[in-house]
Amino acid sequence: MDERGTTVRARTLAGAGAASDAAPVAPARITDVARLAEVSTATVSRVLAHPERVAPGTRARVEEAVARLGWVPNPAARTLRSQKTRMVLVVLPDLENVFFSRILRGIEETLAAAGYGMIIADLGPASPRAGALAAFARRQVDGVILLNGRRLGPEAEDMPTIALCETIPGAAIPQIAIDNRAAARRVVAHLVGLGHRRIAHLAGPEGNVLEIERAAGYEDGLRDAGLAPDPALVWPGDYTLEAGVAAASRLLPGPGSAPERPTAVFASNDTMAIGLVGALQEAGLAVPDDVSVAGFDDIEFAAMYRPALTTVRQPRRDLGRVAAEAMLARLAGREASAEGPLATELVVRASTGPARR
Amino acid sequence: MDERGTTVRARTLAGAGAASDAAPVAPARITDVARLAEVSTATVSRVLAHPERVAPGTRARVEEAVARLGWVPNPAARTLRSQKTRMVLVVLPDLENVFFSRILRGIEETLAAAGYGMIIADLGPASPRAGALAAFARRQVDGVILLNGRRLGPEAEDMPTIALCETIPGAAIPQIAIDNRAAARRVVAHLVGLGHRRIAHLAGPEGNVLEIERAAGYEDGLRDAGLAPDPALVWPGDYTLEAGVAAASRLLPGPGSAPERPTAVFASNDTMAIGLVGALQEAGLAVPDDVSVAGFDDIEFAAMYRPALTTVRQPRRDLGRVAAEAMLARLAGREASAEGPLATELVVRASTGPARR
DNA sequence: CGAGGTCGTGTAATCGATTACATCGATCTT
DNA sequence: AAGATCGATGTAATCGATTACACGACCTCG
Repeated sequence: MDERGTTVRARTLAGAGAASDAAPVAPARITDVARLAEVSTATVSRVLAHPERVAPGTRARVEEAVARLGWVPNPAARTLRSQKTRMVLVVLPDLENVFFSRILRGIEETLAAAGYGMIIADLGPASPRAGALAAFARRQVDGVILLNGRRLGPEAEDMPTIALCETIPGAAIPQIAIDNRAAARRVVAHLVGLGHRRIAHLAGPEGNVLEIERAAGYEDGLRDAGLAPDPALVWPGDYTLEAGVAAASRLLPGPGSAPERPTAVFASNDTMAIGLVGALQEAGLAVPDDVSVAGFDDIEFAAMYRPALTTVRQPRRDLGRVAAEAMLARLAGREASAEGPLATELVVRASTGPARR
Repeated sequence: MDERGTTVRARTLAGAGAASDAAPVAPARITDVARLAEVSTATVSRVLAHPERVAPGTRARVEEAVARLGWVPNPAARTLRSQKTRMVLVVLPDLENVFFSRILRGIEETLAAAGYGMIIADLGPASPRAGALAAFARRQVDGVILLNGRRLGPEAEDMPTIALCETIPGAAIPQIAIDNRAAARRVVAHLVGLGHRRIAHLAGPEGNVLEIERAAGYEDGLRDAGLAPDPALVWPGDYTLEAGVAAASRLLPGPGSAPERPTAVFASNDTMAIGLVGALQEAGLAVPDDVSVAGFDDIEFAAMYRPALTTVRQPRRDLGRVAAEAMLARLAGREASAEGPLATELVVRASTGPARR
């Protein structure tokens, strides 16, 4: 009879007090509840899963017993039997990127309210761990929310999956995101409104979905103003601070600088924008007096930075919430109601100003 | 016989290829492995848990079968039977605080190498969710690493617990941290070395363990230099950006300013230091020419900021690693080897400079 | 040569829930 | 009034592993 066997388990039936006298008390089991309520375990289980199928009187007795014992179904047993884990995996490209934390909160809140837990996996864009993670996911979670723009691998191919922010073109799964293109277009419109005519774009990594959309929006914005896109004004970048720093040289006099220097730059994210601004200041240029710089994302630092950064605020908590809701719908067998992209907000701060005469 | 019953399960015995023709393939079970290796399930299980008790030939057969089928033990079944989840819970006060992300990585790497998973819970300093979390922890994890300086509650009282960074005075659990006091002392010594004599301290929240230590180190540093601590130079704060901004007024001429204004400030964290520097610059004071400012933590932003911040670097990844190792030791029944506090590094950047003559 | 070991393996109980099916009394149908 | 139907509940199989104990083969030693 193994370790525990039929010996009586340490247990305090105390409804309230008694939490103090410790001594490892084994958690209540369904049989304890059944005995106390004088019903079978099947009935106890039914009270949770299908309350309407249990007579009101019986249900009340069971509920009282559950409360008295503080019983919570053993998740391992439940998972084993029902093949449902009540957990969702969230895959990030980089946990250190502050952009994600608030999204995570939105997801977590929503899932928790539905009785689901969240497991976070921090996976680089092309980590070798992806395979192991897929295998893990198969057993440990009911669904996957991807924030890294990459499917997890064949092992997890057939499980409920949702792409968030970094959409996955062509994948037949719900995709939740903002309208990057429209937002970028608005940034450019803002700059144009300030009188800028030569506006550069500091790009994200080539091929990145977000970058493709933001670049398209940038061109839209130029066209709206009757300006011709100029390839010399689209500068390569990769979302890192260093890329921003490097781009500064193009604005300074000397070799490598753009022939006709732009008066404003739209950077594809805040981190690059900050790198750029810092390097410009170091070199003696004033922002926004000499050059205006706008970013994208509205990370916490954007407001803290001097000059405070003009940028696009993403509804991060809502993005998380909506993705989680889509996942819950999917898990409940409902079709996820297809909402359009979420609204963004242009936040005008101190890093953009009137074009220099 | 329920849903699945005795029907033959969809399964491909393919060792390699064949991953393409999808159709939800049920994962292999221990009985599948046993059948293929022509042994009992007990033997299969033993190959994993106690390989030395299995004859080499048999072991090889089993291992080959495991590999062929790609079998991974069902975690729910394993947990149910063994009462071990192979998961560790990490409790944070605030996931949005960038300070934690690298620590998390250190923890995760170390745990993963030992076959453990990590679950993150984002809990405010005094969240009502703590109770629910404790109940969750009881069933879902084998141990808890606390980064928020608070025990989880009676439910989780008797499980392996480790405090990290924010220690919990008096708790009889392993505590991993840096020597905040010594580090603060070194910051002050650095400022003294630059010629500063009036050095203020922008404090953290009252009662916070970290603040208590850092404040003590600040006084140590002053005493080392033969300077008398002056209560008027210890300014209240709470680790937020706003607290830093607010503190700036004390350095500016006008009402509320310190009588004899300090030439340097040691802030208890980087966020406050940045708030302070930003507000000072806004008000026309130069950093470090007029005032030197040092922070603590070396968050990513510290290096990005202009002027780049002088601060104390914590070995974040190592903190995570060491805590995880202590947890693994505890879970394996070994006593955690009591190391002392981890070493920090003073990072001198541009926000501190010689005292003004 | 037989008692007592050791070694390798199998049998079956067990972890704690869920749920198909059986059962049983009460109500409805014609 | 006999049979059908329905609602409430119990019985027991089941999920997939772990592991105490049993067993048989072989070895050792007095």
